[in-house]
Amino acid sequence: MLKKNLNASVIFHVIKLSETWKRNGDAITQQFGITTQQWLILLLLAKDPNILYFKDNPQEKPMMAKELAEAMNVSRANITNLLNVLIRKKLVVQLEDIHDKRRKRLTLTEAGKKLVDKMEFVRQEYNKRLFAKFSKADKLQFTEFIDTCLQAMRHDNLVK
Amino acid sequence: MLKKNLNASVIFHVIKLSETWKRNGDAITQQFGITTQQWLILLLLAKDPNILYFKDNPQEKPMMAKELAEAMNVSRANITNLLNVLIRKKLVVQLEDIHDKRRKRLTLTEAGKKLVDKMEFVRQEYNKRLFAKFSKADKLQFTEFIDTCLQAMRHDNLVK
DNA sequence: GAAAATAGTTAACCATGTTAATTAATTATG
DNA sequence: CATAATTAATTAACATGGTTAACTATTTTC
Repeated sequence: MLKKNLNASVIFHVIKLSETWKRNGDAITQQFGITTQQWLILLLLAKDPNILYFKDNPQEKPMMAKELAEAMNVSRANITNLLNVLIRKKLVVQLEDIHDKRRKRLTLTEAGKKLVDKMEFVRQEYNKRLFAKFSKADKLQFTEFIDTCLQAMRHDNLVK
Repeated sequence: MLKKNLNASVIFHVIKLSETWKRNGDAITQQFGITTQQWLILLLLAKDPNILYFKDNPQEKPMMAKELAEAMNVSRANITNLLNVLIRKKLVVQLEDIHDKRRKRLTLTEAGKKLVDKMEFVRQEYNKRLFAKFSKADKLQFTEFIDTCLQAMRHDNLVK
């Protein structure tokens, strides 16, 4: 017999919230003919400063597939597949690094940049309504809670 | 050029957190030979009171596949597939409803119940360490933030 | 100059999800 | 009460997103 438990409740809340957002995200991206995963790559290539990866990994040069894989926590093979779609859609171009021919640098095309800008507008309007009821302090406290969790998971090896 | 924005930051935080948890969840469930999705079904059949679905949908009778689909926000066809695996593993049994032969009531087998109990122990130890730094009030505030977001998404149609 | 490391691709695969069509049982209705 | 509509579940065909393992090509290291 399972009992009420605040810790478990916290986790189910986060899962529910991120599922719901994912669904809404899909609804937004579909309008622009891409998937949420593809959007995330575009935002990474546009170096959206709100993405957590950039805190520990500031980027000067155009990103490589390897870095996308790290940022998104998926395999490189998977990134290859996702990128192929974006390249076919002419939203991203891949250029060999001059100093190291193994590397390929990824940048947004003009069309890619334009798409990000268009989607950015929709995203901001959506977020404004979503978070209307919260103060800046509320939101900061919320993200600090998450940062603390993420740190706990980084330091400990919580899964034995 | 994308700028810093607290709303966007909140969303990326939640995405990162739920991804990390999902990965840790997978690591836990793998040890027991099931997937995270299959675990979720077992917890629903065990009526874990921390699952948000039960707040609005208290269940007296054993659940049906249709209800699992609702709770997990996926198609019924998908639930059929997931259940087939659990039934093959003899963790779940399906019995025709006496009053309505269309319906099939799902219950955990003894093995299913035992598995849930074993996993519950691991889950609780994991959570205890994960949330060590937070007070009850911290956690309540956090879940209230999420409840407010979920409500905002339910009422408005945020995606135009 | 050979061995090791790095970046990327390809191929084969699995889990999870979808929609559309079908079967069977129950409920509503004219 | 017979027929139509609804409900629950399944099946089949398919898309997507993810994996690992094997491979190629290029740099780095020793």
